[in-house]
Amino acid sequence: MLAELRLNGMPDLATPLIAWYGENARDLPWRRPGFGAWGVLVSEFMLQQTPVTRVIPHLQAWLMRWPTPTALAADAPAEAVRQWANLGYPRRALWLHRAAVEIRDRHSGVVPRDVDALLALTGIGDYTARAVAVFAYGERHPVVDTNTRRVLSRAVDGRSQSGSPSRRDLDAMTRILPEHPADAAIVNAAAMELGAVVCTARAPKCKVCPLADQCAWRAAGYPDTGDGRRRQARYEGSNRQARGAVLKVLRDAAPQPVDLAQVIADWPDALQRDRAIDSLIADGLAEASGGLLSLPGHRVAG
DNA sequence: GAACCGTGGTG
DNA sequence: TCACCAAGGTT
Repeated sequence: MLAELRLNGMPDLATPLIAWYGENARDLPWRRPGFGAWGVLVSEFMLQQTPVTRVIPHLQAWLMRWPTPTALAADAPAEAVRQWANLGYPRRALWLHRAAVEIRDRHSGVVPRDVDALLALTGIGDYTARAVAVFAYGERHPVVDTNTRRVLSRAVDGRSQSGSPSRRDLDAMTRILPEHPADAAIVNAAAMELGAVVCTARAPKCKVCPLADQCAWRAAGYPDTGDGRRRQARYEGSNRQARGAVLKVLRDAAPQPVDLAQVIADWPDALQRDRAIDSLIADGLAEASGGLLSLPGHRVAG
């Protein structure tokens, strides 16, 4: 197989990745044997755009409270949003709750192992579906996150950054996966891990990189292909900030609703405040009734 | 494909 | 200080 890869002009990335991962993999909760598909799924939801160090304590608390999808599905969405606390992007909490309901209703309470079935769940996209299938069930698929895309862009394509996610990324990853599913899973995890701790966006640690010898980007003298991502919108004064402030009030008061007029009443921009509340209601993250605002599914007294 | 969606750590 | 960044997904 190695000869075949070289004939195609592809260096063997799998072998050094597996060796490096064996020595350097972090001991993360969801990598423990027997962590379970539900635990893996919850961890993947939480890890969507939230750093590992912030996720770990929340993950433990979540699984302690809701050890199964059915347990979560039996609770109100409001409780999911409240338990989510300050992890950010609270719609993920809502989506995770919806996914739990779907798992209960469509899959008898068992997290599906089929990628298409996973993709059909709320809040699960290309990355998460494959991550669950591969890391929880040992299926053989390419798992491509932003770390992996950066690693492949550099090592294979010689670019400092990757463009937007595409089918090509999955194909590129497939090309370096070993045949055996267990090995393929390790390569998937190793590529992500390498991107997370060595081949980082800002200051890559090429001195300790197991792929340095074969890295096209390094060989080309680290060109800055900077087809970079769009600048993240300013947070201060943003709608996101306003929404976050509203939701924090609701979380802190829950299960009690809050007088609508008192929700971030001192917000500098009253129009923005109103729009934030309306958009949260539209998103299903809040409910208004009788002049009171609450998290979704917390019945308003009276 | 671009815009949008939270929050906190960091160089 | 502040812009960047973080195991994405949906619209």
